[in-house]
Amino acid sequence: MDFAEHAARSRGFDGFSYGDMAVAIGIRKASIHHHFPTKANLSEALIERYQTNLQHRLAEIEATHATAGARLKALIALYRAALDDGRTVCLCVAFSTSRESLSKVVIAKVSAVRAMILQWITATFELGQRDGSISAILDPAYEAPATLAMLEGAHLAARTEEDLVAFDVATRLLNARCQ
Amino acid sequence: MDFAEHAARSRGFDGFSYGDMAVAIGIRKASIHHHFPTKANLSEALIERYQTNLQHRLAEIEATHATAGARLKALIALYRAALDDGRTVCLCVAFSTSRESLSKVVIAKVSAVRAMILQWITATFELGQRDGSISAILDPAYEAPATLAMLEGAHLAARTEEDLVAFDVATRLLNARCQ
DNA sequence: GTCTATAGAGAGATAGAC
DNA sequence: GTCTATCTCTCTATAGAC
Repeated sequence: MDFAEHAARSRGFDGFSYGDMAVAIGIRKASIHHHFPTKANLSEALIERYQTNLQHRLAEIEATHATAGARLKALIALYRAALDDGRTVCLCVAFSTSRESLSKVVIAKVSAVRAMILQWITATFELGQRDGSISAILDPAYEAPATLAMLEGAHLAARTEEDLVAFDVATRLLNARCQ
Repeated sequence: MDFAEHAARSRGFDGFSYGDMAVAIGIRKASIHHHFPTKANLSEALIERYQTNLQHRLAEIEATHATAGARLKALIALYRAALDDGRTVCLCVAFSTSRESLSKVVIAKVSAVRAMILQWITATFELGQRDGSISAILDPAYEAPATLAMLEGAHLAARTEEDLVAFDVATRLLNARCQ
């Protein structure tokens, strides 16, 4: 699953095959089909594991950072780290483009993951209004989707240029708003 | 090429085949190979046409809108219209995810298109500083990559949810900054 | 759980007739 | 420019032995 996730995030869900996985892991294609009978099964397992991981990461940020500004900075760092030097984007972005070859269940899961992140960012901006650690907050309900869009767009920019600098310049102003 | 562009933007460059094109157009695969011998040729033709079109669109916006705020609003509308009700993203985004199956020439072209847009947005923010039609401008050099990231991220959001509303909420604050 | 072997579909691409 | 026909390759998936 580690390889599958990395491959999906690097080349899209259609961009890797059971054959690629078999070579990478060192077993045969048929053996992988034993664990994930169809690629649809694999896609479900991937997005579910991704959601669980992300939940833990977000909770971890809340536990280790008290102010909204510090939390938002940590979220930006989380997305930056997910880039793997510009070789991968986040699974939501990868699955968005592979939309046509994914089941409705998986599409709904991607949507749910997005909603979870949006809720977390919204709550962070609401906290920022109270603790004053994020500057120039207008409406948290609109700051959140704008922020997520910017993070995912910055991912794409870094992927296109295969350079983390593209991510950094795109998120610079957002970062500067956080104390 | 119209079909190929739409398909690439909807399903990724690997998400459609010469067979799909043949069915859509009503001729045979071999006939398409006559015009575009390899899929690499097709990808180059697509990105080149895209760049030319975009150049004209941006020039058109400049010609019909005097203030920076009006121009930025028009750019947001341009990206919104490119969504086709959430079924397609822009070609740069689509090609970013299909990165591994594209030639270096095409990757460089995508990069060039991005640079062109970035320059245009930067110039627009610089004008905004002078004419005061965009509020809360910090550094135009960083506003531009942040804006492009937000627009492309908003595209992804709308594509994921297959709903234009996702684009609208993500770009709402940016829109509100334009007079 | 892993293997060999293979089915069946579809991909990109080419040769050569018209 | 378009066609039929075909090549070669890779894909997902399955059957059945070990």
